[in-house]
Amino acid sequence: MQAIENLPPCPVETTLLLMGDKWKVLIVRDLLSGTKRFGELKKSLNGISQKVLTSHLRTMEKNGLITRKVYAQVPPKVEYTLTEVGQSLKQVHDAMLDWGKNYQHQCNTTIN
Amino acid sequence: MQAIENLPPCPVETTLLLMGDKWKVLIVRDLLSGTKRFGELKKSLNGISQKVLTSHLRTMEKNGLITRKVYAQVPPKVEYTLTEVGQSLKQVHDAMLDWGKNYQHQCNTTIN
DNA sequence: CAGAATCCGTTAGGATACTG
DNA sequence: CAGTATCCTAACGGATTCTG
Repeated sequence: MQAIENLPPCPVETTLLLMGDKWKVLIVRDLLSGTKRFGELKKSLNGISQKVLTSHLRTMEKNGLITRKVYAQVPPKVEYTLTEVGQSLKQVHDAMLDWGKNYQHQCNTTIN
Repeated sequence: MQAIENLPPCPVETTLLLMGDKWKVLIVRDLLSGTKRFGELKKSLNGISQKVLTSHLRTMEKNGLITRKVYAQVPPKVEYTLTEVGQSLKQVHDAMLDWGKNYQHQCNTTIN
């Protein structure tokens, strides 16, 4: 793997380089529940275009975050799965999930 | 607080809305070590322009993540501090930090 | 179905100059 | 020092069309 030549010294910046993107985070969110086909991802990622989805999937594959499996059949079937490294993003995802919940709660209680 | 009208139902998307930005994450990283002045932030955020830094600080303030304290003196002195909600982003930050470290390590060992 | 290839508009963000 | 005000460009991403 490793498409990126020089990783930033700061680990946080490294993470941002690989995941510092709205769509990538949401792709991980959707793949954390299991392998998905291209069409399924496109649907659950409400609003993304195939072009953008494809390009993100490609770079995430190069970076070793996901695996792309093509079935030789017509019509085509392509499945995307998180690699082990990709799976480990669950921690980051969960932290964002928890924080988002709390923030939403804060807003609801603060509004009064 | 709450500058955002309709928070997305998905907590992850809520987080992305407030923190799904390279610079904001790095601002939080720098403020987690304590209150900082505008100039200090600009310096440690290597490469950011004042315009962008200012605008991000403003929206983060509106969103209740940071506090802005202006000292009535010449030359001006402005300090930025994480609010309690902002502090709670430490969990997200730390998750990103850990993951980045691991990824960097993966790369170094995989290169052989 | 899963894309590749174009075209195109918006805009995030950098550079610069000025100010209280 | 900590901004505000402009100007300007790269590029992200949406829409559309076509194909194996």
